[in-house]
Amino acid sequence: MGKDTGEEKLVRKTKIPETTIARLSSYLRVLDELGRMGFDNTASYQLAEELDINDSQVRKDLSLFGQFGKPGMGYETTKLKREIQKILGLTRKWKVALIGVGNLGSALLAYKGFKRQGFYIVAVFDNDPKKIGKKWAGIVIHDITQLKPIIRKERTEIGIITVPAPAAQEVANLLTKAGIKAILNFAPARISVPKDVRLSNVDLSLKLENLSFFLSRRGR
Amino acid sequence: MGKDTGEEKLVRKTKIPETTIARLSSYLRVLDELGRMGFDNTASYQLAEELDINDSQVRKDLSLFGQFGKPGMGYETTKLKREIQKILGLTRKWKVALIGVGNLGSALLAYKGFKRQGFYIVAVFDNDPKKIGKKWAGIVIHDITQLKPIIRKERTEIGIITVPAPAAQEVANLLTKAGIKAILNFAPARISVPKDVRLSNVDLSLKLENLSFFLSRRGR
DNA sequence: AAGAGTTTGTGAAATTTTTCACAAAGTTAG
DNA sequence: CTAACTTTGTGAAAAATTTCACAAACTCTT
Repeated sequence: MGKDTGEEKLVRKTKIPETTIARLSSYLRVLDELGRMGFDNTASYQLAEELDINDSQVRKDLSLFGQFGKPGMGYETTKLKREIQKILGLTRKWKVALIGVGNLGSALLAYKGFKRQGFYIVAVFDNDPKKIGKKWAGIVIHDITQLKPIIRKERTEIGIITVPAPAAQEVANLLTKAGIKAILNFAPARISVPKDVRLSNVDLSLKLENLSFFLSRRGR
Repeated sequence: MGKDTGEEKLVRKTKIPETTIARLSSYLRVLDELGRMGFDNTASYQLAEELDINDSQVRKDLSLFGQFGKPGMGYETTKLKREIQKILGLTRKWKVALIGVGNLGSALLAYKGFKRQGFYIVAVFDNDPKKIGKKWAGIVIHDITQLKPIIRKERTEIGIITVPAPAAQEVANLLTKAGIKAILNFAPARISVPKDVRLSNVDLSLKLENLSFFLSRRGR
């Protein structure tokens, strides 16, 4: 298959494109669906068709991590799903802290999808005395001043910021001081973190603006 | 400046990369901030630094749409902001419908950021009799069966789907039948739409999975 | 008004990402 | 077992995107 250069395949040696990581998540969604539909096997062209991409893109993405298919047969859905989960680090539980129990924070707390992928919100914080001590989705809302000790004790690894924009940087500082190494920021504010901390921003308006761009140039 | 080939510059002729569109939104955020901080002028290197990208990337992005700067001076923040808004189609109001007033739907209804960018949620729908007729964030929740007439009457152009996954495709069908040309889907389900309808998916878990990927291979 | 100093806009080069195309490896039918 | 199919995995080609590098254009100082 292909050319055998006689060299040892060095998995994980090459740099992985960000786009590949995003697509791996998408493959997972499709595999889930195919699994539910009773497919035991699938093929690159099937995954590709579902996601409206090229089938060799699928194979190339996977080839960056190993060989998971059988020529002539394709992939076992269950096995491939498991392999992708391994790649993405989803075979373990991740403990997540959420800061800011406003509308969006509450919605994310109630969101089932996180737990399904192994992300458990184990600590919740706010600075509003009216909220502190209350329970939401089964979790007590703690005082933001207790962030560091609680996060340390719970060994929380990921922080989700859902506070108003002006408070976002301050919360990010608290999180990094508490030893958090990955932050997902929903606040419409750009924040900076030490370079050993991975920051990911979710800008809810961004996709709407993208739609706006395409709507306003339709038929041009 | 550069070479003058004597040819007419054909703005909007070339294909615009998706990544450029996303960055334009980011430039807007930075310009907002710089404006608030009292900067009347800025330069490509300043915008680039804020976003951790290359400064020629900024200039190249903008050059796809025209010439907005002055050599030696940079860009007027207000003017550039306005130009980018024009490019993205944000100088007008967009009427938006939201379907599904659950946790996430409610959060998005209350989210201020949309209105700030010109996206007005003018129609809200649900299928729960307990919710229909109630008001949320000042807007009456309509019966989903009334979607088409109301959307037609209000001349709504964008639809936001925040219903549970199993209902997403059905809602998308209703929207397209009502003439909607752009859909933002928050439901964790892949849906299909006619090709003249622009579909954008927001997968809330996706970014967490990306963080997971990087966390689990730290120091590898 | 001339010279020093900036910063744009943009071809061209470099890099990255996607797609092509096909040998190898497997399956299935007879 | 063999022949006809199918699909993987992957070099190589193609395409897309980013970065470089610099002439041109503008400002500011003296």
